[in-house]
Amino acid sequence: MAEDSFREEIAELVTAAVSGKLDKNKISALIETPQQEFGDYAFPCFALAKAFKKSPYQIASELADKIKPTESITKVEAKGPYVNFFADTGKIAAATIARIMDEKNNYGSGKNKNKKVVIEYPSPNTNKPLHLGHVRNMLLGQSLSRILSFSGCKVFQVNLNNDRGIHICKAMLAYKLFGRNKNPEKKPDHFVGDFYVLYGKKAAENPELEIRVQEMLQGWEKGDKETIRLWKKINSWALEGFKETYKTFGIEFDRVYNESGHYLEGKKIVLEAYKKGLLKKDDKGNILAELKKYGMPDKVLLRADGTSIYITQDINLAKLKYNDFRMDKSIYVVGSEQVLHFRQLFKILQLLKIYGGELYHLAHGMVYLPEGKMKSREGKVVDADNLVEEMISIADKEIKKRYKNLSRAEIKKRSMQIGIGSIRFFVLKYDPLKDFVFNPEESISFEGETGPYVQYAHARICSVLEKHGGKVSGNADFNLLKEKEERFLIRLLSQFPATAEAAANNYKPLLIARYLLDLSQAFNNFYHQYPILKADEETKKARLLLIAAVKQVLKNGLNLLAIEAPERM
RNA sequence: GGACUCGUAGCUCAGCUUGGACAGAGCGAAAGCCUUCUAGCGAAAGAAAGCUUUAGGUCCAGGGUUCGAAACAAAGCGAAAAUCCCUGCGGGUCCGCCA
Repeated sequence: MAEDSFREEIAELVTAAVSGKLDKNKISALIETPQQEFGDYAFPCFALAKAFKKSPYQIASELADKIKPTESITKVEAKGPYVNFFADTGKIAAATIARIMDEKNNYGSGKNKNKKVVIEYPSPNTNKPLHLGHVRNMLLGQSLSRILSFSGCKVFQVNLNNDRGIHICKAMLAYKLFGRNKNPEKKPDHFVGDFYVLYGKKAAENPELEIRVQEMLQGWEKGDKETIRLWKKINSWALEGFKETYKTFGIEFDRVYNESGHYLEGKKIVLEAYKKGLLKKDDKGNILAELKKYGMPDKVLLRADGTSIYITQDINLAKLKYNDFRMDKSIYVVGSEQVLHFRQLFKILQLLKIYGGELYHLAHGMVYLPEGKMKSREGKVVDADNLVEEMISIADKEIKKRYKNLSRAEIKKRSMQIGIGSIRFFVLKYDPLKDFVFNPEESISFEGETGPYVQYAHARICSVLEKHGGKVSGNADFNLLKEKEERFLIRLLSQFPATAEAAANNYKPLLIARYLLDLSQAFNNFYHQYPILKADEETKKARLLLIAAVKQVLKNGLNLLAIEAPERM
């Protein structure tokens, strides 16, 4: 019996009792899990008040009288406007644990069969290293990919390199003037970034540089050989550096697009659409999409002189992606300052019939430093690579404080798991939309609501199971798990599939992070209070199975956040 | 001027989709825990990526809406919102022929 068959059974009981005043699906959706002491399931009677013309309090007590306990539902009682149901402890535990042990890594996965999703992130500019803003973007994109894929979708991760334009030329020019043709003596994207910052400084002193940058851009667009050679060099350095950072985070793309390779194609689409009468020209001759009737400002898509702007290439990219993947859904992970841009883009894609599937902009808030907004032009950033390094070194210190005799390799492995896990969790536990103040000294600790806290719960269980040595038996008397803490754990375990589904439907890794905190906390609480290995033989069997199930679910959840679940730490 | 978004303990945040049973965590503050499977060659001691308790809230402000008790009609009375609606105040973002 699957654990949600309890819900199913209750829905049937209620449906029969209300004699058709409300259909079963609606009833099933209304069933909730109340605070523990009230019962295992609850049905609120507010929705019935109108049909019965009675107060919900009265309806609840009448329903409670009418519904008789069954084999698995042991008690039905009214409390205020709710009907509360108590399930058989042993049965509910057995159902939940059996399912987890049976489905293992798939427990909680969904059946969104064959739905194809393309998710685009982090789409960096190739003139500077990735910073904390990109980290947030990447971790969100990566986690969401895993969550959707777990829910049954076929997910394709793609990246767009914004590898052309004035910002690249700035780094190029500074290198040309001051770089003395050197090769990078550091991580190459950082090397490039230094010149971008240097340009900012020099241009402030010498405005003439701005003109030279413009000339360089024109040279690039005309295909000037020397400029192109320089561009290739700078660009490949940046990309080489990114590659390393992606590797650190375990990010791999199914396809990488380069703006330079396709940005001209967008023009054709726009011109064609104009011919069909889908777009208008303004009095200056710019081609624009009329969006006022959709509550947005109009958007120019092609300048009067025929040159394209940023959104032009976005339109083309949408087409390329569709040709490549034929996806049902297209997700863009981009900062919330571009909300309007994407609302416009999505509407335009619809109007021009370029992409008819579902579109979603996963917008995330800005990242601030305690001193204010990050400014990469001034080099005022928390750099992604340094951040990782710093976190790993903190983890390294913490490990060395606790263990004296670990091999260097083991320390390195653990500090990677813990350091990176801690960044991931820190970023993912907040609502993506909210702005984010990052204080390098204070923001990250290993105590409280953190990745290591969850990892530690997992490692603890592993260690108990290892100490136990033998196999965890497949059978036990689950009626023995009747402590409040045990019942609470089981309830949480049974809620994981619904949580994973909600995370996928609402694009919210946050839900997984909060769930993991709850589960870890519930486990620690239980662990602290009750012996496992020293319990009597039968109880021990049941508890071992319980914690093995907790371990499995912690692992599955961490995996959705792309955080490793260490066996020891 | 317009659009979007946020406002919940000293601080950082969940909860708002689908209103409803005492508004939840973490940090910080105060006090405790030797239960332990973590750690440890062992003892004492200590320690805890751990646990418990306490203090801390007009959920920004104001207004609105909202189940009902004897058939129908009219009138009157009428409890309920962090969550829904409106207004205001405060923060952030956007409104480019930049990306």
